[in-house]
Amino acid sequence: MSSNVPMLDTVHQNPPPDPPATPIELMDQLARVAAAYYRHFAAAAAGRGLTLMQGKTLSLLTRPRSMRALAGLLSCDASNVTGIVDRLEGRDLVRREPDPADRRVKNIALTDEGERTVRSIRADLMSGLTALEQLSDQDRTTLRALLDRAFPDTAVPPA
Amino acid sequence: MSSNVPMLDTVHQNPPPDPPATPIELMDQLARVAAAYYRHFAAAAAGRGLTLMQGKTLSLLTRPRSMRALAGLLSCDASNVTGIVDRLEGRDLVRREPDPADRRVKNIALTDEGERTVRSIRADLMSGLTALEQLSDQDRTTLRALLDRAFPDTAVPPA
DNA sequence: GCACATTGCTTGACATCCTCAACCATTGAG
DNA sequence: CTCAATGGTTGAGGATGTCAAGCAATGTGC
Repeated sequence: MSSNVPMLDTVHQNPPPDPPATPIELMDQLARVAAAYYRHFAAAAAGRGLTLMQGKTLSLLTRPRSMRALAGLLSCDASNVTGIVDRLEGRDLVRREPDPADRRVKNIALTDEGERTVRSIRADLMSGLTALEQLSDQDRTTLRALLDRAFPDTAVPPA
Repeated sequence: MSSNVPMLDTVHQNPPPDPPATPIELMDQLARVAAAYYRHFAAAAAGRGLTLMQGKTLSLLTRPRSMRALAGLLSCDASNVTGIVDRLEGRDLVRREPDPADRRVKNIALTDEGERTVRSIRADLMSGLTALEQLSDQDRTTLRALLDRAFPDTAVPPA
């Protein structure tokens, strides 16, 4: 993969100037990037016998979350989350816990097995995105800042 | 949406320097960006009574493509594309055409209505991604270059 | 030119995902 | 205390997704 093209220190020092990128071009490029990202993610999840959606759901459980919160993060109907969590619970990757403060609420938490699975998916995902490691610190920092500005509502992740 | 926060000319003039971004942070940010992008796309497609997958499929038909090519671009089984194309054909958004050179092959092309629908989805999508328009030409060009390097296989789209 | 392998697409079976409506238990508002 | 709203689930129905199998067509090798 790694050619002998010299690593750029900063992109603004790139010699032959590219024609300026239009919003439409970036929109289309982001479509391809999103597709490529999910392809890698789906492959990592499939490696553990999980679907893309199951992998996504597990990855969102950085801390216990309610069914409603998961539905919001997954942008789907709450009833859909019931089924997804059923299947993950059946695999002993998550568990439903009652909320002490509100008996309507169920909180979903990873099991130990679920945590191991998430770590494993992330490791596979990272090894499939080697080009991110090949960027310089400067470039990654610039990329993060630009993506933050292009997608302001994704800038601060819920812990 | 548009606050009175002054627009930065270039990110490298950003005063307080950010801590460097790690590959893992970028990986996670790309997950959020991909999710946000698809959320916008799904909303644009739903505005025309289409699912995300139907919208994606139509968007890939910048020129007629075989069922096999679509399956590859959508990263799914060929039999799944049969069903997706059935539903789009039923809406008169695409048509199946035999390939003159190989009678096994069916080429899928947009109808006039399909082309109008794609233009409409793209316009909605663009208007949902206003932050891309608010970046300077310099920033968009930098972002494109960095995404090209982060995802080398998405750099040159099939026409 | 023929036999066999491979390919492209479809069908069928089955699982997962997704929305919508309706329901019940629970909490919030007035 | 009554009514509204919320959280989660169930059920119905449609879309997506994989896998195996089948058929028509093309490719390969002799």
